[in-house]
Amino acid sequence: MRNRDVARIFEDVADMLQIKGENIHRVLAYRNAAQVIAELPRDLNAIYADGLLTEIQGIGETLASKIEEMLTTGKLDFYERLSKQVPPSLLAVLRINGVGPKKAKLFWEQLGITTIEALEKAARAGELRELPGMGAKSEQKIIEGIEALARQSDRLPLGVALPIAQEILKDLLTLPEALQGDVAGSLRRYRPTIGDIDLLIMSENAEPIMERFVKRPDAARILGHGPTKSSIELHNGRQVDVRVLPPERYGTGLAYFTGSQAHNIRMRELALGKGLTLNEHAFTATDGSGREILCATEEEVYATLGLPWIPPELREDKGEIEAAQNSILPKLITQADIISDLHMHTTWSDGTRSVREMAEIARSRGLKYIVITDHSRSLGVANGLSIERLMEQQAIIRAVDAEMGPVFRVFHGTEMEIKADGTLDYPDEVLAQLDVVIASLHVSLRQPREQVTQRLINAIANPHVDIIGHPTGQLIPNREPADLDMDAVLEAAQQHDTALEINANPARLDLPAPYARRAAEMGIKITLNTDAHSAEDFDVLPYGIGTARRAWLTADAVINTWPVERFLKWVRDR
DNA sequence: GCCGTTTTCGGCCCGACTGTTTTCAGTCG
Repeated sequence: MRNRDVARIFEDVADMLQIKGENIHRVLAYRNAAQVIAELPRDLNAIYADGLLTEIQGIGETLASKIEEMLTTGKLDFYERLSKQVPPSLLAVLRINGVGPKKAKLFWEQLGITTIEALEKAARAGELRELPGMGAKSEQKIIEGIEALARQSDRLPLGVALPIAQEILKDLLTLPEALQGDVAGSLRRYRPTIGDIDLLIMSENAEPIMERFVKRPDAARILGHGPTKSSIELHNGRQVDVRVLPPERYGTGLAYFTGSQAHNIRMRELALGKGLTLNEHAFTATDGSGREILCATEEEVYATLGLPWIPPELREDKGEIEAAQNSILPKLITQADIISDLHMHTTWSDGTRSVREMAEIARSRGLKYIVITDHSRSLGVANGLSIERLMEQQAIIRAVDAEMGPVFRVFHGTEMEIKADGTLDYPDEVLAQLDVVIASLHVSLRQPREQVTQRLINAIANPHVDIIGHPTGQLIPNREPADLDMDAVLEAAQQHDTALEINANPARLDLPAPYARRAAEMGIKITLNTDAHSAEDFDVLPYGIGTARRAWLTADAVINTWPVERFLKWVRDR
């Protein structure tokens, strides 16, 4: 069993316990454990082998023994027993907007409903409105919720959601009443995928903002329309929430709605320790005096708790509170630190621009050096380069470099296939003539764990390979990462001083942040590249920066911030 | 079920909105 399988079972257990009406804190313990496990940067099997399960935040003796049972037997007796009491198919009903555990239980016990299909049939037949606490409106909402569920896919990729959010925000900020606004929620934290879009507006007069928002032409339906909070659903089934806060309370609001929930809970615990409660409006004294502390900025919120401001990308309760308390928060990398791009394509393979054009675009964007890395010969679909064409291309690149240097440099590299049989696509004597070699997996990503891991390690160990491109091969949101033994991959990269890429394309964001953080802690070098195939593709850099910041990376940990001399020395010395 | 410079027991974050209530429960984030 893999981490995600264990996480899924704990998530289901939490749902089943909640439908049964179990103690909510016991439910939350399972839900929290599921979330923590889903984001672990290590294989549970390895953690278990080291005897460190209870070291995981939120895992005590009971959950550790349940994890052990799953890892060793492949199933969980507790889950099987619960399944006999609460039909597993009922859990899908909880995904309907407006249906929680209480209503699910009601439908099940009163009408024997255990599936979404049965629920829809009952709703359309007008049977739900007869139930206690239900009415015609609730019944209609459930029908709409089921229709919305059918429209939406899973979570929305960051690269799709952020432009939508920015467009809506920009529109609302055209109103004179809107003084300022921010994208909040998981988008502000640059999570690779998001559930819904959260926007925050600073204003003394919320009403016109709420009005304009719910009347947007792309609103498929209005989910809520209150005086300071409204929600709409877009035609793609995606929910957008807008909240309005007055200027003097904007800081607490922005902190609150940026989350994560786990980070917020820690913040409120710290506040309680100081005799204050914290919500989106203010700190309030718990001594009954009703005294409030208002915060117009996030800096004031953190300062009230005795902390420096914590960047949104770190707010996952993954050690950032402790780091802030001890004044050891990292100075995170910013886009301004990036002076190179080591991975891009041209018309020689599947890009849309020439070597010269890519170089000029890169230079105009402020970069100091780039590496041209077209695909290698076996990747026929991408017009991969034969050895002859590779050498022809080298002459062109040398000429462009000579013309544009020495302030701006162009180097010759390749994005070379790691072939299905584990061999590399060019012989060593060819690789030796290139400035930089990226090795990537594009084919046979679904091989068994041992096989696909060994392919990657073979590439890492080759002395000519400098960088592993998009290491896990994941495509967001649809293709799972290859089933890699990441412990072994990271150890190999550390041993051979092979850099790992964070590919900034929002469909990749690969290496994922949790692994990138671990890699950097192990001293493995990280490179942050756009993998550009066109002029516009350079625009994806912020997504890569966000991922690097989520990985706690400083500028120094990322090769692309290094002056060209340091970069060349690294390539030559290793 | 977890967890502890308040605690090994008794806490565990909190408000907006909706629809059904006639004072509040359920859902959501």
